[in-house]
Amino acid sequence: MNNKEKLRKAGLRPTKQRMIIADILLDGINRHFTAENLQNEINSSGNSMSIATIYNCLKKFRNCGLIKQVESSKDTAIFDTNINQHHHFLDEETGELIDIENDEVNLRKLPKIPQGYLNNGVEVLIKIKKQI
Amino acid sequence: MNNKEKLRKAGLRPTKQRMIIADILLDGINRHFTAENLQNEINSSGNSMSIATIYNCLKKFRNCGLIKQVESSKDTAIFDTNINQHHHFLDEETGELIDIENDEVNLRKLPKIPQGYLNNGVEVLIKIKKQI
DNA sequence: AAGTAGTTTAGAACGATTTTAAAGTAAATA
DNA sequence: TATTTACTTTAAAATCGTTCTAAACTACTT
Ligand SMILES: [Mn+2]
Ligand SMILES: [Mn+2]
Ligand SMILES: [Zn+2]
Ligand SMILES: [Zn+2]
Repeated sequence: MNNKEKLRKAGLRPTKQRMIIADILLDGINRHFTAENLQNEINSSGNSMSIATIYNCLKKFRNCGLIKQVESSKDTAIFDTNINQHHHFLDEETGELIDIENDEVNLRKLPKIPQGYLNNGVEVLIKIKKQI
Repeated sequence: MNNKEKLRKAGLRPTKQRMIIADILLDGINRHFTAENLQNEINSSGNSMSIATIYNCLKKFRNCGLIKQVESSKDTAIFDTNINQHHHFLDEETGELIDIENDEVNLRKLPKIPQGYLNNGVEVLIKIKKQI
């Protein structure tokens, strides 16, 4: 499926700007990035785009499930092109995130989901620090 | 150990402002809160404090290990008085966090820590959503 | 008591993100 | 195809959480 079809299937009009972003993000390579990182990639590809449009698109893409947003205590939002359920190593010093594929983690015991709620995904974060 | 001793032990001068915050946060009750939540509690207790001081104190308390900061994709920092290693349920709709004690989770399999790094803590996040 | 280093504060500044509102474009309709 | 409609993009302004500044204040040391 090409990017135009992916956007249509997600219910998004394939505008010029969304296609530029899809060409960068939906190339099958997993990456973690900020809005500013993406703007730099857009510029490097010979295009340009308003930062408002970049935020608009990221929100739409995320709400459609084309990308994810990472849980992070940094003050800049971090997005993730790996939309499979997976986990992360986090170097808190640098903010670097490394993917852990889902089958590399196995839970022996999980707590009972609170009354009235459904399990909507488990994420494991392994904080790491550089050896001294 | 009283709060003045706790602050001294953490290497912090027990100022009037830090004691007010310690009296609220270090009462043994686990809670998740924002800087604004804390300011409201300070006001409710008949005191008042500059928001700059609240941020200063939260940063000091966190860096001394008296409180933790939660990994969250919300744009407001969330702090946690539960400083034990533990896990969370997260209702992404509302942002509500519920503690999961460490012994309620058991990992059968963990990935190899990347070369040159040390494991610095494992956090499990279970996203939940209201049943319809 | 005097000196010093650390702390608090109001207000300014900052940086990330969102809003505004006008112009532009994609899709639907005629 | 031409027209209409709803959606999208944009620059600029606004917003919001947080940090910085610099002057006044306070805790601790000598
Ligand atoms: Mn965050
Ligand atoms: Mn912010
Ligand atoms: Zn990832
Ligand atoms: Zn907690």
